[in-house]
Amino acid sequence: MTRSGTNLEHARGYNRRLVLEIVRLQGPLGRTEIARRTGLSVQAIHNIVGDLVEAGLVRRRRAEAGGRGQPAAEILIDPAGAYTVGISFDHRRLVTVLVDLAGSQLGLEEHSLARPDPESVLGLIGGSVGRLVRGYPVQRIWGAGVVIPALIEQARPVSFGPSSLPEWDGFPLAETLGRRIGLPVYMENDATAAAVGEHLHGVGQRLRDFFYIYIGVGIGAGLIVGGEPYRGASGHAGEFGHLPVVPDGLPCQCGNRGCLERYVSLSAAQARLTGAPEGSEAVVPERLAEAFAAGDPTLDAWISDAAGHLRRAVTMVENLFDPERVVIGGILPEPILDALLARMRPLAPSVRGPRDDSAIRLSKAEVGLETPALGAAALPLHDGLTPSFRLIAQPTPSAPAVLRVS
Amino acid sequence: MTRSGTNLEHARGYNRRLVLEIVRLQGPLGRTEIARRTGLSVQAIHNIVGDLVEAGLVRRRRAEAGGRGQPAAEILIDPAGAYTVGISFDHRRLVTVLVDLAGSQLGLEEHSLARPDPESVLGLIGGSVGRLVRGYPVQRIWGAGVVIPALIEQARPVSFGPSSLPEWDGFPLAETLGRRIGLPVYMENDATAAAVGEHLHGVGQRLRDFFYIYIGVGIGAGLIVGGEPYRGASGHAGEFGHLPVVPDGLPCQCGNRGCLERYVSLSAAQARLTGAPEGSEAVVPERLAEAFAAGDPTLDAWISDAAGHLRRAVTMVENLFDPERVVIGGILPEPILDALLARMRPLAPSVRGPRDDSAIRLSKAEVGLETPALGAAALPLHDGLTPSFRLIAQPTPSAPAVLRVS
DNA sequence: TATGATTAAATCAAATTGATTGAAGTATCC
DNA sequence: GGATACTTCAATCAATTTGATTTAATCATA
Repeated sequence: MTRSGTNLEHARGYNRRLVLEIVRLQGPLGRTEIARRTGLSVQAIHNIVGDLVEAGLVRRRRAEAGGRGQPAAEILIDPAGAYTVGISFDHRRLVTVLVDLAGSQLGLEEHSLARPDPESVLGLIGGSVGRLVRGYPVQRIWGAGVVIPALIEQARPVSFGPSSLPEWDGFPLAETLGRRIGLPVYMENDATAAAVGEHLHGVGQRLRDFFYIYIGVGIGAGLIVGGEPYRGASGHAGEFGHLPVVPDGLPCQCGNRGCLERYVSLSAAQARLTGAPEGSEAVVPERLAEAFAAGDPTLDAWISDAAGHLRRAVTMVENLFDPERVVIGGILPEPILDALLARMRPLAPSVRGPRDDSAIRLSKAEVGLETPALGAAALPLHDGLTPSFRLIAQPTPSAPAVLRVS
Repeated sequence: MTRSGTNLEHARGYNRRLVLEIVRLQGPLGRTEIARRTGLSVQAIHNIVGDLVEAGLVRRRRAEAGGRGQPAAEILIDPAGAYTVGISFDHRRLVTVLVDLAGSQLGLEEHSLARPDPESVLGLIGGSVGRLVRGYPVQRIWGAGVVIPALIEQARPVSFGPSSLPEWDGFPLAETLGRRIGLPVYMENDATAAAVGEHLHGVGQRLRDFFYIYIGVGIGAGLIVGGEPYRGASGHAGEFGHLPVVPDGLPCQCGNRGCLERYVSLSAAQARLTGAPEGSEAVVPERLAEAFAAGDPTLDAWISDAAGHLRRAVTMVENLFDPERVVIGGILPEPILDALLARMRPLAPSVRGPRDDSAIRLSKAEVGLETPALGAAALPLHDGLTPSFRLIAQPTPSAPAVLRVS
């Protein structure tokens, strides 16, 4: 397939999103200031802001007088301009959240699962979504994101975590759920979704290129390149778990040996702690948290080993990508993550050389059991907000909400 | 800095480049067909092609009748529409080439160097460029690319190969040379330039995301992401040579141990062959070629070792990036590269899984001692040809030639 | 082998649209 | 009141789209 040409209409959509992004990230701004920052004329900004106000995405606030001249009316995001739903589930838990345009969590529902089959999970999701969005204007709900700890191909899971659930393999989850709840559904793996979430609302907000390491049941990575998630040629970029870190190390079901995931993941930590083989029992983060609180020496040794492997992995990432920063998050209990980060330091000498060694190279992301669901909720927001150059090209993809500004 | 808005003028430039790219890559095409492939209207294409013809970048050729209806006038690239100069040098050799819009090499000059200092090299380059471009219309020469085996920061070299040449460190090469030859000068490291060259004219022509491994005196990588070279947050992406591949391996001047470059590079091969420490003598590719032809067992062992390290490095790259393909080239004598590639196979199981194992994962690039110079010549061409989304954003950067279409 | 119908490409002319340019209005500080 | 700076109105501009027409080939039929 070839790239497409552009025209005025595409430019319009792009500019509207651009203004929205600048207002969102750079806080209340006057129109003249927006014009300066975008390079567009004041009149163009005037029209664009008018459209965005009409669409309910931004508000105008009476200016406070201060300097010389007429004070600028401040333009700011209206959190009630849009809502999205985030859904995440794995073998044990289903979490559903509702967030607004500012990324604030407005509601959360949680269910325990046991050997979840598609039909029952879809039923639970349908109920949760219905209860959460009740009372919010339907036309402002941009969509729902679904996150599962699995590889996704064409909006279908193709393998579901270390202990695979065959019922889900190839199940057309996005399509089925979309019909059920009547919303556009975005599907993504946990790592990429968490990276998108961090990019919209977290430490990644000011970063255009970063590498997000997601420590979950397994371990994965989400790449943000130029402000957009990068999925690779076949959608498998960020298969961080199968990075070979130990020559002739532990065997992995992928066929290689010494994969990172066998050393750094909740699954690996729990296996080390209990002595049971990986995948033989479901991962319980709380158990790890308790062991850490009790000062368990086996877990402590695991943390040290894991920190060593991760340190080398970060060096590889920096050498290949040179991201602005590496961000680590996931569902690892926060005290354990803190210990892990502490033992990863000092990092190996940077590719940037001694010249530029002042920049922060490693950051902790927001972590918690709702992280994947919040990442899921970020997917439709990202699609509706980002002034992606993709949108400039011809066939308007999936007509995102902002472009529907009449 | 924030991103910029767009307007009609940017759209114009983008569309013209897009059409030019499609004609260049997808061969002679009728205007209606171009319209179909870009999604633009036939009339828009009519105007755009008119501009490109007027600018001398494409030609119209009388159609051969064939099917029904009026035969389409074929639009095709005019190789004489633009010329660029490519310059590469290292400790031993200076190569200068002239290429046309189609990437054909129209001329080449070569000089031997010995401890090259800036003043004498600039003099040699100036002379070569003058002789090569004589007789070609000045206004059609888009610029010159310079490639050196070094890190580049702000168009200046910051370290020059394993055995550094302190005279060049920080020398404002692009600026000085630009003044001297009166052309825009683009500067890049050898790996990225070779990747751009491969993307414009070689196996990378149809690939939008690929990873180019350049085996030179050291080893480096050039990343093409979405058809554009990706340089990372601080311009150090593709520091492939310092990928840690051997835990606690050979020490490297970068401060780490076990860097890939200590095992796979002309420098490493020669050190292994001669027993002399790396960097103590200049690398001579011909000596390696002779040893290989003579069946030297030390070199043979080196090839096997290098293949093993590269195989693991490719696995890392595939896991992190998922490129469409990994391409290997450089200035390693071709028979040695062939042996190396043969011994790298079979690769480790792909991240794409068994489903998609048919795709070619590894390719050989054009290789030869003029590769870096041809890559250098590709830099101004790339800048003038590519319909990069960058160009859509506000401040028209460096007003490339195509946009000068009056 | 004329002849007209059909198909497809190229061209001409007018309309559209979002941004720019230019000018006037408004609010605050000094 | 003058200076400064944000806001708004009106006209212009430029590249694309829409719609209608022209040109040139093949095909079908008498």
